[in-house]
Amino acid sequence: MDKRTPPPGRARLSDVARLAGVSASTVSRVLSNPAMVAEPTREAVIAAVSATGYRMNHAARNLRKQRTGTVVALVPNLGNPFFAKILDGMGRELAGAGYDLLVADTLEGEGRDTALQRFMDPSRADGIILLDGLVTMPDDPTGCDLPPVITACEWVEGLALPGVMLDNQEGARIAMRHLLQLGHAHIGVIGGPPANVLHQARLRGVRDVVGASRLTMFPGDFTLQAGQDAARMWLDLPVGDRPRAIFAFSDEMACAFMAGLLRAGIHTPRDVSIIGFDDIEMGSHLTPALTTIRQPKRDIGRQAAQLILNRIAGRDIMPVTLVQPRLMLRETTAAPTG
Amino acid sequence: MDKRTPPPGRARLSDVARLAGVSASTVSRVLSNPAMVAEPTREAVIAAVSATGYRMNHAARNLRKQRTGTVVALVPNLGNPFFAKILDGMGRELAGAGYDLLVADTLEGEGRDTALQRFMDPSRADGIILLDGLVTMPDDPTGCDLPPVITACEWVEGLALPGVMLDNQEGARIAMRHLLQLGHAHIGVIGGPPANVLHQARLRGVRDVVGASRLTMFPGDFTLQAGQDAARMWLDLPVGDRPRAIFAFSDEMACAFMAGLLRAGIHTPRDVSIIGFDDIEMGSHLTPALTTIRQPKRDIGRQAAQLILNRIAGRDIMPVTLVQPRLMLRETTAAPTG
DNA sequence: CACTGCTCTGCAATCGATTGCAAACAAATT
DNA sequence: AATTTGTTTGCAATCGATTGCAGAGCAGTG
Repeated sequence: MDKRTPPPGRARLSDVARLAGVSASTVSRVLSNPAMVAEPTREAVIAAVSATGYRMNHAARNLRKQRTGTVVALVPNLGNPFFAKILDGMGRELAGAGYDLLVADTLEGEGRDTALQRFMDPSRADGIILLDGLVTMPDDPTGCDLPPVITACEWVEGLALPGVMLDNQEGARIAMRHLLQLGHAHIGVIGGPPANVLHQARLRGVRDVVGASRLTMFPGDFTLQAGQDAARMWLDLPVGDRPRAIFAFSDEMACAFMAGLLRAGIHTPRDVSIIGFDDIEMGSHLTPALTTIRQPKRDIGRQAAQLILNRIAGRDIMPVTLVQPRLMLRETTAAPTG
Repeated sequence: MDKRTPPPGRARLSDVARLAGVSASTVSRVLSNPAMVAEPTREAVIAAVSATGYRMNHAARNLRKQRTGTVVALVPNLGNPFFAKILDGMGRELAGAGYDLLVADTLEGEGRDTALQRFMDPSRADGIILLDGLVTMPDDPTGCDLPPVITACEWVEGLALPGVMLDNQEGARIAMRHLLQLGHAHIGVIGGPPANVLHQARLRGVRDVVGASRLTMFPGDFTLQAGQDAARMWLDLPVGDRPRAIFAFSDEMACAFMAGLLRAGIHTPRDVSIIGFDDIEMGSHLTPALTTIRQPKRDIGRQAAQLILNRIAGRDIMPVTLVQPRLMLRETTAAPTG
C-alpha cells in the first residue's frame, strides 16, 4: 500500500514543490513574496502551480500566520434593507485593502450574544464591525487577545468601543426644526424600540428643540408594520388631538404611515406633513417623495471599514466618528393648512 | 529567556491540559465528546477550561478536521433588499444544524468571478449557496475536491448545479393571465437585464400566454431607477400606444413606475393596472397596495439551506426544487376603463 | 492466580503553509 | 588566493486541535 501522497485530491504546497523540483518553502515564497526568488526558479514554480491547479489552504495559512484576512460584520437582522448599502460600501473598501467582508446575522433574540461570542475570535476574524447595539460583550477573563471591534450606526451603551455613526441627535433636531419652521405646533413622533440607542439619541434631539409645542409619541420599532400601526392609532385619535406633522424615526415607518393615512383619505402633505429618517432609496421614488434625514450609508460603511483597518494595523483611531445628517427636502412636508 | 509558554495571551488546549493535570487529548475529548471521559476528569477539565477562559482556535480545528462549519452565500449585491429575507431563512435553518452562514458580495463587475474563486474552497466553506446567476465557475483542473455548490433563486445557465428557485415562467404566466382576464389587450412588460436568467424565464412565461394581445417591452434591470425610467418612456408614448396594463419583473420597478405615473396625474389602477414580481414587504404597505407574484423568500432560503446541508452530508438531492409562485391580488390591477 | 474484557487516558502523528536560520554558491574586493 | 558581501534556497520548527492506537488500571470470572 502506497502511503505517500495517495493522490490527495487536492494539490498541496509540497506537491507543487516536488513537480517544480524545489522545496515547499520556495513555492510559498513565490506565492507570497516573489521578489525573493530567482527568475528561473520562479517561472518553474509558477508553471507547476498552474499545472497542479494548486490552491492555498486557508485554514493552514490562518493557523500559521495567526490572521484570517477577513472582517466580519454582525448585523441584527439581515432582513433589514437599511444595512444593504452600508455593507456594500464596507465591502468595497475592505476588498481594496485585501480583506474579505463576511456578514453574519446575530439572529436577534435567542442566539444574539452567542453570535458575537462565536465570531469575536482572532481565529475567525481579524476585526469585527458591530452594527447591533444590543449585544453584550463576551466577558473576557484573560482580558486580551480579542480581535479589534468597532461599531457602526449603532453603538453599545456603556462600552467605550470606537465607532462611526450619524449624529442622530442633530438629525432629529434638523427634522424637528424643519417642522416647527413650517408652522407646526403639534408634532407626532413615531419612535423606535425604547432600548435602542438610535431611538434614545433621536429622542434627545427631539426634546432639544420641541420647545413649547405639543408632542405626541407613537410607539414603533422601525418596521413597516409599526408605521401602519401608528397610522391606525392616529386615525383613532379625536380629530382635534391628531398631530398634523409626523416625524418618524425610520423611512419605512414614514412610508407605511403615509400609505395608511392615504387609505383613509388623508393626504400628505395637504393634511399631514411627514418626515422620515435614513433616506432609503424607495423614499425618493414615491409620490409624493419622502422628505427625510439622510444618512450617507455607503460613506458610513466606508468609514467603518477604514476604522477597522486602522485598528487591525494597530494604529490609534478616534473614539467616535460622527457623520453629519442632511435634510432631504422633498414633497411630504408643508405648512399646516386650515 | 523563558522560551516555553511566555503567557501566550490566549489559553491553548495544552494550557488547559496542564492546569487540569491531564493531556491535551483528554481536554479535546471533553470538549467534543464528553461521554468518552470519566466523570471526575471531565469536571476537572471543565473547571480548567473556564478558569483559563479557553476558546478553541478555529483555524487549527479546521485544518485538522478538514471542515469549517460554515456555509457561504454569494449574493450579487448586498444592496438589494430582495435577498434579505432569503438570507434570513437560510441563516436560521443553518444555525439549527450547527452551521454558520456567512454572506459575501460578489461585487458585480470587476471582482465577480474572483469572489467565487476565493470562497469556493473547502478550506473556507463546507458549502456554497450561489444567488448570482452570472458567475462563471472556476475551471477545475483536478476535477474534484471543491465544496458542494447549489444555487438559489437564480441559476447558472449551462451548468447542472442543483438549486432551489421559483417557477418563474409559471409566475409570469399567472401575472399575464391575470391581466388578460381583466380584459387588457395591450400589455407593457418592464424586464430585467437581458442576460439575467430570471428575465429570460419570465419572458418565456409572458410569451406562453400573450396570445394575440399586443406587447410592449420596456428595458429594465430590477431597480427603482429602471421603474422610473420606464414611467418616463410610457409617458413619452403617444396616448394610443400606451399599454394600459404593466407587468414589471420586480416590485421595485413596479413601485417606481406607479409613482412615476402618479406624478404625472396617471392613477393606478384607474388609468393603468400594474402587477409586480417578488412581493417585497413594501408593496403591501403602499396605497394602493401592489398586486404581485409572490416568491416565498424565507421558504426559499430554508430550502436552499436544507439542500446544501444534504449535499454536505453527501446525500443525493433533487437537481431542481421548484417553488410555486402565488398571485397576491391587491389593489393595483383592475379592468381597463373607458 | 491468571486471564479476559472494559473503560479511560496519553502518546505521537497529522492537517498544510510559513519563516528564522544557516548552508551553498556566486560575485566583488583587497 | 583569500575574504567579504550578497543572493537563493532548503531544513526544520511552528501554529493548535484531533484521533488511531496502545497501554494502564480495574473488575469480574473460571
